[in-house]
Amino acid sequence: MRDLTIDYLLRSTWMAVAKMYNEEAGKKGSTMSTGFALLSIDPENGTPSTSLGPKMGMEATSLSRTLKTMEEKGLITRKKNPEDGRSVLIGLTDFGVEMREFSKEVVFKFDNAVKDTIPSDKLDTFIEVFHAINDLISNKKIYNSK
Amino acid sequence: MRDLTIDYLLRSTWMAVAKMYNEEAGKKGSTMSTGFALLSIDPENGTPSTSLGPKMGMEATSLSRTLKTMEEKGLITRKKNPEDGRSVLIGLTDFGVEMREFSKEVVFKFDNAVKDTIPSDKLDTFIEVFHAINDLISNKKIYNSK
DNA sequence: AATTTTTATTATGCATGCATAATAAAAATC
DNA sequence: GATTTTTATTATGCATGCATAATAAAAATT
Repeated sequence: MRDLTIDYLLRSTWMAVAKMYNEEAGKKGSTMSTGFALLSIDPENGTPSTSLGPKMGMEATSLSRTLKTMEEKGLITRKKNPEDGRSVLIGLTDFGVEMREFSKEVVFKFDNAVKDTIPSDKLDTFIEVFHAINDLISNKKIYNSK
Repeated sequence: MRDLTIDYLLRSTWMAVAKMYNEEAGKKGSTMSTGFALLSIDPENGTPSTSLGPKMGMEATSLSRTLKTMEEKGLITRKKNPEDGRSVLIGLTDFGVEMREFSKEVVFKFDNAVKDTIPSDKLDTFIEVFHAINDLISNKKIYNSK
């Protein structure tokens, strides 16, 4: 049956988490993706634009629209690197730092709830299997190459 | 660190699977979401429109646009229930049945790859933890209710 | 029977991930 | 030094999940 496959578990569970996170973020006029981006920006030294996507486990280009919105909302600043006119350093504003703290709370409340509920040996296995699945995908042996 | 949280594992892994699935579906001019919808439609008797979303672990209304596209592409038919003018039965066309088989292959190739790679006791734990996390989310004790 | 409520469904605006294309600047090559 | 290639980034079209609103038909209530 459909609901006994691994992809179904991954997808439906992730969507449930995403919905919950978006509800929480919405209480402060934000979104889950914005919160995740905030968490990936170094509050001290900033973070190069291009490294944000990969840090979040996604494509490098996928954030451009979100970053634009975040700048308009006053969460981040963009500074050109004077030594390399191509690269842009994303930094947090004070408001960005504040919202980052909120995102951290949302994430850690969920994370702690999980870690308080699941025995640590099971959690270790859970994490281990995730890594094995990611390896499987990276190795690309699942489908015909063409 | 960000990449040590459960949400990060869920999200990044799911996104990697989704990307892979979309690449596969793209080879036949389809998409992952269309494939998932096809898999949730009973090829014999059809499936009521509203039960599709929940079957896929998502909101009931979230599929309307995808179903419209699927009808335009000749994958599905929509029949009004003569006994209840509100409900619509989604059925598969021959082309829909054919594409459903393809989706099944894509899903099972991944599923089998995972199940061939991970020892079954670990996989059992993996699945068990997923269910525990879903319960946690359903019980809504993680965030303040307001 | 007329009105209200509920249920099933579709429509639409927003956010966002990806693919691809467009820019622009640095690096490499000629 | 001029040209080509590579690298960093932004822009844009498509697909899609959600929230909300709009329809429409059945069921419940008056």
